[in-house]
Amino acid sequence: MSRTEHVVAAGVLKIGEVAERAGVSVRALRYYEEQGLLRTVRTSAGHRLFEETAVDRVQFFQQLYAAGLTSGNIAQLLPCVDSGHTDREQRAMLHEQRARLRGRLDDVAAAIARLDTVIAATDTHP
Amino acid sequence: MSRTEHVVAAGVLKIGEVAERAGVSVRALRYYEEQGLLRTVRTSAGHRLFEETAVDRVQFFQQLYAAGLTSGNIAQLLPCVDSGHTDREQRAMLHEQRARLRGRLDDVAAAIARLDTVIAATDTHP
DNA sequence: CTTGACCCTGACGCCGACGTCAGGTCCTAG
DNA sequence: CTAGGACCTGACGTCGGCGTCAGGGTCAAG
Repeated sequence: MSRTEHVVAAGVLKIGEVAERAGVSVRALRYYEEQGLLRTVRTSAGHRLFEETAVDRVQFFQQLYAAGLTSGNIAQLLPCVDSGHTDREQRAMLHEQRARLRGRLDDVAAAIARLDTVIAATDTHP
Repeated sequence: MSRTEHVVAAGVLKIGEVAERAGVSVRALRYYEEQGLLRTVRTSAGHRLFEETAVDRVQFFQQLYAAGLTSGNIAQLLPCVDSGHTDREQRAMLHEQRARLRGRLDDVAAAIARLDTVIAATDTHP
């Protein structure tokens, strides 16, 4: 049994596998751990082991990074996501982050509008 | 006459005035010039003189920066904005930039949606 | 036993948009 | 004449999210 390449244990992944499945670099994963975004367990040899859920988690990070959040921001959000419950301070923070994202959304929309006027003006004057 | 603090000439501004009106730092303006985003004329003493239109231009830059464009991107856009006409290559570039911004818009919207689910889940479980 | 694929820990490099400090010039007011 | 404010040119510092290199373990296959 255990024919799937070097299975350490069920539902447990080595860093290279997580990287491949999540589509990020090994370096990035080490960085995320360093920033407190991913927890790992170590083998006796010091190799990191991740839970399978890490893959989805990492893709979640990618979305937030792409939206302009920092590791620090994400680190603040995670306890809320994980525990499913929040204190007053955390809720305030969540709403603040949301507001910041709304601001970014408006910025991007405004920029698109500006671009569109340029495009419209120039497309008609070849 | 000429009671308005040190007027050099009509429609011409010194760097500090542009900074104040546009709400950016003097350093930022020098940087924009360095990147080819702003043209200036020099007094005999080497001081920069800007046209009044620089103020609006700088605020335009701020919008684009806020939307995630780089100085290089803006430098590419400017000739189109200024001349009001474009060649095929420039038009392709404009459409590409627009597509990139659309991507960002979607990213931010997705992130907001994720946040909202977290907020919804946690607001109901105090 | 050796090879090769992975894994590890530092630690330095990079890019972009400025901040900041040093050292000097210019100009106007008192 | 002097003081102060605004301007100038380098040039180095910063922060974030990794890339990348150096030097070295681990481990299953041949």
